[in-house]
Amino acid sequence: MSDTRFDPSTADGRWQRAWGEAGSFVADSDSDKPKSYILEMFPYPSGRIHMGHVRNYTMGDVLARYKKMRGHEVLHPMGWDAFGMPAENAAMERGVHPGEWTRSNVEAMKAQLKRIGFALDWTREFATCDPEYYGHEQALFLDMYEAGLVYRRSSEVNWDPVDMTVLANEQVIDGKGWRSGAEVEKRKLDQWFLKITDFAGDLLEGLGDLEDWPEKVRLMQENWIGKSQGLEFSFDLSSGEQLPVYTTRPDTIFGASFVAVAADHPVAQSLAAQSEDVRAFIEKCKRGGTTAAELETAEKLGYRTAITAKHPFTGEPLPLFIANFVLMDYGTGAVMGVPGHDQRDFEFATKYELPIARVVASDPADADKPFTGEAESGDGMVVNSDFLNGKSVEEAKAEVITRAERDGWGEGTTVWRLRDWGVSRQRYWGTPIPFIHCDTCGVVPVPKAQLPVELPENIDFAEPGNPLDRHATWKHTTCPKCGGEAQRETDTLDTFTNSSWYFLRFASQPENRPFDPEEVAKWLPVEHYIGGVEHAILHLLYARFWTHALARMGMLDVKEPFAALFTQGMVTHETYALGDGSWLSPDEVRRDGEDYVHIESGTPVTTGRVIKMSKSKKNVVDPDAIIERYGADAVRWFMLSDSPPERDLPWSESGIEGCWRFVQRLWRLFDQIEPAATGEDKVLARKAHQAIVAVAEDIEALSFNKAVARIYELTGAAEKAERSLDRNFAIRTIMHLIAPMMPHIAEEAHARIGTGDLIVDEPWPEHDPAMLVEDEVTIAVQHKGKLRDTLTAPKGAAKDDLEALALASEKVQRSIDGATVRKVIVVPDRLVNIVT
RNA sequence: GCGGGUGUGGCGGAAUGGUAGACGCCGGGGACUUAAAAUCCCCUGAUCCUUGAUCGUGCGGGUUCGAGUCCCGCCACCCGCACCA
Repeated sequence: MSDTRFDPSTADGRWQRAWGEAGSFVADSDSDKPKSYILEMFPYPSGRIHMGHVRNYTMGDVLARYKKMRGHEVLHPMGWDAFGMPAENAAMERGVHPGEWTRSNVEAMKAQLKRIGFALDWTREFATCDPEYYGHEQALFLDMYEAGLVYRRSSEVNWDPVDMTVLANEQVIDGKGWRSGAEVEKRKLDQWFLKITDFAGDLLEGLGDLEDWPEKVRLMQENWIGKSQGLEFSFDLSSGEQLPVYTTRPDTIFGASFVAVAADHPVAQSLAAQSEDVRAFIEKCKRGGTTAAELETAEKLGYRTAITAKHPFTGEPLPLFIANFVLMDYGTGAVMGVPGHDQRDFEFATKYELPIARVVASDPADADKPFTGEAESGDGMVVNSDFLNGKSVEEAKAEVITRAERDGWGEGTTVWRLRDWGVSRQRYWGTPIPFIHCDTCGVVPVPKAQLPVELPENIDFAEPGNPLDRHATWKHTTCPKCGGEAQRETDTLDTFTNSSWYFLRFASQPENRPFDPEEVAKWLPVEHYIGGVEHAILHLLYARFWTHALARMGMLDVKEPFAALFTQGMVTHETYALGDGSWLSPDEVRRDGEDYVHIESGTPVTTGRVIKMSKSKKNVVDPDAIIERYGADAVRWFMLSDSPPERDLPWSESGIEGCWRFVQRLWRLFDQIEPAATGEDKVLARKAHQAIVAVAEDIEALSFNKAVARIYELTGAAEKAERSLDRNFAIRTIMHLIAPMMPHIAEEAHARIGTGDLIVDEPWPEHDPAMLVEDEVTIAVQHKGKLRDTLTAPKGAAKDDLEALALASEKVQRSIDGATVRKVIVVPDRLVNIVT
């Protein structure tokens, strides 16, 4: 070949078209080959691909292409998580229809992905806003309703009175709506719920099998599900009522000195009905903030009622409080207060001068030891507790539960932190909930034959509120049961439902139902699922829930959809700011020696921390501009180099230039294949065989940065070597090893120096096991653990020989300096350590 | 507060208990060139009495012939959850 430079501006597109025409990445579910389903979390079509997407999809792409070379039939699909708020915001701000906005973003982003050369099966592409997709979702929702997993109840929500919509907790900032700035109200609305709590145990247990998930994510989900075991029992109140409470520390029951209920507990509410003071107190509780900082410093507040609660063992009357720190939606909304062994109770008791009794001590002799300003929640022996005295905490827990159950006043229970999933959203751009409200028949499901319930196109965002609700005709329909006048449900489903089953639809796309279980079984579970850790709980828990639920409903055989999960780090960049604190983008600054200056004004720029690329900090680099300049392969290589994939990757101009230089280095090397070359180069051949094995291992372990380093090493060695048959082999090997990572230059080289059609259809190179073994090794010689010399010895040399060689070393003798050799440790093929 | 992670040159990072710093970036020197770009070669942890030696993987101990790696105790930073009874 004569070209001295690899030109991605022509080559990239040529090979992308070639793969497209050959259908190289179309997955065949009828193939006999072993199957690999490689999936990256599908993007929200926000408008443009960012570097985070590029990194995410490059990792998946390397795996997909590698698996294909390894003889697997690979499913590597792409689609669009296309419902959501930004589309409605665009509609409100710019008057574009959300659908139109979304679809044009999809087109733009698809073109961008294609320019990066990802090995995607575009024949399976869909967007969740396609009526075909959300229609099937509606069908699944109805199936779940049939199975008793969907219900409706009234629930408190954040209501923005100006925008007339429900806000997510994240959208409430300092008690105000994030868009309108209006004071957010708490409102009770009828909402649809999915019964995820029915699966709390299954979802927790299932985590145990997910060995290839990051420990961190498993723990986050475990904590989120929040299993706790304890005793639920009822106090007899002096008012004649029963008050159920829940405790995880029944062993401390003799230390209880008060009972407290939440402000919105029925007992508190009924007291409020009679007393102005109680009403005022409850109001005060509700005003308390809920941010972390506020909770940290929040004062414990209590209102002492005239009611007392009878202790189940001692019969003593305990005062009943209404307290701000008791939560209505955990346990029973009421607690027994044991100040000695719970920090909150301790603070509360101190403030309201309640007795603080010790009922657990590290030693029985310390039964009367005073507290040192805080509760002791640790383990120990139970004291001052009648029949429990002398028992361990664990024994005492069991004993109290046994007695409560025997005497019928309480029982051991499991309480979960996990709440049912409220899926109602008062929004337009989502999956319409397929139900009809009939005055006569109540809430009636839409018959499946009438699905999809499609969103109306002609909508109006000029006014705040849900456009579906005020649409002139859309919601008016007839009741499927009685045929009378009825109204459609105008709420739509939370967008997280869309991403809870999309991986099933990628695997199987029948027209008449959501998926075909047999087809799904061919591909699932997903072999590698790659995405950001920000989805560790919500998306990943919901997707597991849907899969478990569909399995329990008999619609699927898989329970866990993702066999292995990988959470990749973010792409970060330095930040630049002017003296007045305003941020500058990387292309507004110029390097001036060690420092940076603002190009326009020439004023010095302060460089800030290396943080995630974000528009607000202006430290964003647009992938398109980089690809335009350096080509897809250099960008892909950068995404894989240096940082381990789970850590953050700092973007740098010099880094991408280094990658570009390497692309050109490879190009020159590929040009050095010498058809007439003869002779061998065993050392280089060995390195090539070793690299074949090592790079494969690194890719399989997702240690792309190490694979990259190996390829650099082999490239360096091949460049320096004399022409030989083995050198030709090494060069062709490099071409194959880089194929999953830099597929364009690999194809271009393959067309010239390879055999066969496309390199994407080539197998991973074979290695010769005999060539992995070195015949000479470097032995380190230590004296008292410190390196003194190195020597070369034949592989597998006898221990005695190595010892003799080591002692013969002049440097070693100088270090020993005549001392008596007491011991010699020989590690074959590695080192000799002489101890004096 | 609870849970988890990370800490190695100027920077990103390598290193089955066995030669710490592979590989990349930055920097320095040189070659080629009228010059520049590109490319190639060499150097690049610190210190010193520089043919060599000493120190060096957040800090302090320990185990070991040998510790970045294992154990104990700290520190710092990052992330998640959090008045969860």
